[in-house]
Amino acid sequence: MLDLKYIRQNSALVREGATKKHIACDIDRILELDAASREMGVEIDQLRQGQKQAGAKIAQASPEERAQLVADQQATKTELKAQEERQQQVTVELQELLLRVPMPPAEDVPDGKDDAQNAELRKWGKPRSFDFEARSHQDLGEMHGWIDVERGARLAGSRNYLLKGDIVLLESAVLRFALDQMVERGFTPVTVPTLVRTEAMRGTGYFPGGEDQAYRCDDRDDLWLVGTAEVPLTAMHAGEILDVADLPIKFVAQSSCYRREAGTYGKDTRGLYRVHQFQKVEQVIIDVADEQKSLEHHAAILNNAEALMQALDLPYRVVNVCGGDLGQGQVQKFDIETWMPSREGYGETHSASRFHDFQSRRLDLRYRGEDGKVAHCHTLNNTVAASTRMLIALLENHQNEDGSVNVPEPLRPYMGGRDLIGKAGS
RNA sequence: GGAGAGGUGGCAGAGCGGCUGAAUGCGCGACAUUGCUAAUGUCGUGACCUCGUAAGGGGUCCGGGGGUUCGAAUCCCCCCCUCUCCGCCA
Repeated sequence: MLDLKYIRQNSALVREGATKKHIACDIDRILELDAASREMGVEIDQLRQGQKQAGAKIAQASPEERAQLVADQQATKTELKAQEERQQQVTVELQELLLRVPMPPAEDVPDGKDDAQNAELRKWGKPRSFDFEARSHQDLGEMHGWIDVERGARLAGSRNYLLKGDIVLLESAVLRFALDQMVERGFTPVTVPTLVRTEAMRGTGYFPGGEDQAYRCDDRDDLWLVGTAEVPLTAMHAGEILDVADLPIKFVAQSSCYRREAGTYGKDTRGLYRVHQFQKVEQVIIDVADEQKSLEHHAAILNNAEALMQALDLPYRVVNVCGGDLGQGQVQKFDIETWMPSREGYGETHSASRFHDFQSRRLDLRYRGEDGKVAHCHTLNNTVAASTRMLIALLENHQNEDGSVNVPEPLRPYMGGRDLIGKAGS
């Protein structure tokens, strides 16, 4: 959510930002409603002032005077009520529109409509050229009985799966390695609820708009399954005024993630690339509202993920996501795309975003600065490791001709020292 | 799920229709005093909206939302949360 004052003073900029993001929003209507609401506010304040003063008089009046004074107040009461109702209507519409105004993107966000226009920033590692027929992760999975999509679907419908055997240990190893790496880098590990209130979804910017992509409990509870631990991590301090001495807050959490993937029928149907449930280690930073610090954190959380990929010897590239591919609240986003031989291309594995105060305004997440002033925080987040896509990359990039898979060195301590899985007869 | 108690400022905790944005204590800040620290004293110490160039003015907020009333932190209703007991349960 943007500050109404900011929109008032920078309407052109906000309009341009929306255009660059290819998101429609009615700034004119917002300004119109804002002006109307403030005008009514002044009148209402005056009415209330009168009412309060009259009230004080009534309290001290003699019984005979009192009846007359009370009668006089009836008119004020009625008028006030009518005015408040009118303002209420305006406010409701205004809030609804405000929730949909996008955060203007950073200047160096490339123009573009969709991910085809994302700009590659750099590449790391070389896609391996196989001197044998490389297998896809689903073929490897089937070969070793590691991935069971059929029974996954039987249990829970399409895009569900079971993992079985050594791949489970590999999954667990990569997640734990990711978590340990982040703790080493100063992040506090957190276990979070994966069912959250609508408020948390709205506060982090997923709603309104993303309802179709989230699983909802039935109407006995106002709860949604999160698509990422970003939601509980970012929202956990909602409504608080943090002490600047406690900032920056750096959290890392491993959680299950749930995505409905509505509207993706026929897309990435094979294998583990697009599934309804996976495990993810996620990093979140909450800090003061300072552009420079935000930029530094953004670089840092991106680096955290790159370091992990390098340690696992997985070739990747980093892209600067274009305006049309940015979410409503993101100022800027860098994706890491990892080489996946079966796709003969790079597939998204990480997404590092910074939001300025977009989320913190919705969440009412603030801090008291050195000067005693209260301001909304800046928030950022990035993937560290998403289980299924990491497994795709690990299996496909590190496979051998016989279908066995090399375990990258950093994961071996988490796998009882094993350096290979899927060796025939082992 | 059933029964009861309760949610007030950074924290603790009064208030239970008008004099209360809120006593008191702690914490925090400034100043004073004592050689430093400690201690003591005095003053100050919430957020938000709005009008105003400013000084300053007005308004809102006592878990959230409705209602009663000339007037609500205080009375009524709904929801959320916490605690105690019972039930169920990994």
